[in-house]
Amino acid sequence: MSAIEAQKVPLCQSSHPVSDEKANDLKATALDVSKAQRMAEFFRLLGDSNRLRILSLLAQQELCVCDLANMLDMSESAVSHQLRTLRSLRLVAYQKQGRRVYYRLLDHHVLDLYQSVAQHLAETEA
Amino acid sequence: MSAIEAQKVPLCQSSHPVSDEKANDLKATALDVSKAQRMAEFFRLLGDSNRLRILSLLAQQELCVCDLANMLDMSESAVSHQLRTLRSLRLVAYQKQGRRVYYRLLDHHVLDLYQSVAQHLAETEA
DNA sequence: TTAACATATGAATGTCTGTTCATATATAAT
DNA sequence: ATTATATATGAACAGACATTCATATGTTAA
Repeated sequence: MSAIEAQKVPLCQSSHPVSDEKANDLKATALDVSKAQRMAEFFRLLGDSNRLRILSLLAQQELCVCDLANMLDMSESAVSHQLRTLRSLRLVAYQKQGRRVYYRLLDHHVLDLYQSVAQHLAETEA
Repeated sequence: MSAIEAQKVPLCQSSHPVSDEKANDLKATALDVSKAQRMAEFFRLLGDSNRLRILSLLAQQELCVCDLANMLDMSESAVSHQLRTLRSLRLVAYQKQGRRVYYRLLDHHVLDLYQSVAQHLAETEA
């Protein structure tokens, strides 16, 4: 018996529809913890309305911090903090120009995600 | 002058590359606040590694709470709380069978989202 | 050089959130 | 009936997080 087989999942009950073997198969093909954490980190980043609005503006054109702040009715500090977060996950890039810093969208999967979620919302509502 | 024009965005400075007019155009086509909030709510839901792992198991087959708890090394209470959250956004559905409650994936956009994010991670790493 | 401006950032604060614990409900088994 | 099991849920607690405030850095204008 292999080491993997030995470490069986203690399922609810003996007469349970999901057998130990099946359970191990499922666990094997499921998302492992570390990958789940990285994916969650990414989704969490998108789980804030102000960050989404920042991204939606940057999807249209490069903008500096104060423009974003003004258009979004946020303080420049708050925008800067959020941009830092977006930078950390390589979703945006920036380019200094004088004392202004222009941010732009770096990743294009974000737009795919937009569409999927927009579609989901359209389908589950009213 | 229309009401919309009158409500101009106070931009950084007069000599700024983004004009008031352009700023209003951008604001008009950008994500509005309430839509951003609904989208954020959805993404936030996916921004937890345990919820992602639950969804990844349910993507493969219908499972009851205790199976999920065992396979994920989570308490049944924690799983139940998370399923409640997933239910609230109509991402999963359930079916009672005796004292067990079997949950299944209800939404298929989630799988698209998976792929987009997995691809993003693959591209931005190493 | 001063003053004003654009951005960044650390600390503090209030809020949100995920888990645990205790408990409730409902179903199956004895 | 009583006991064990499966799930649900409210309260409480700890950790995470977004904003504000104060401040620092660097850049342009006067």
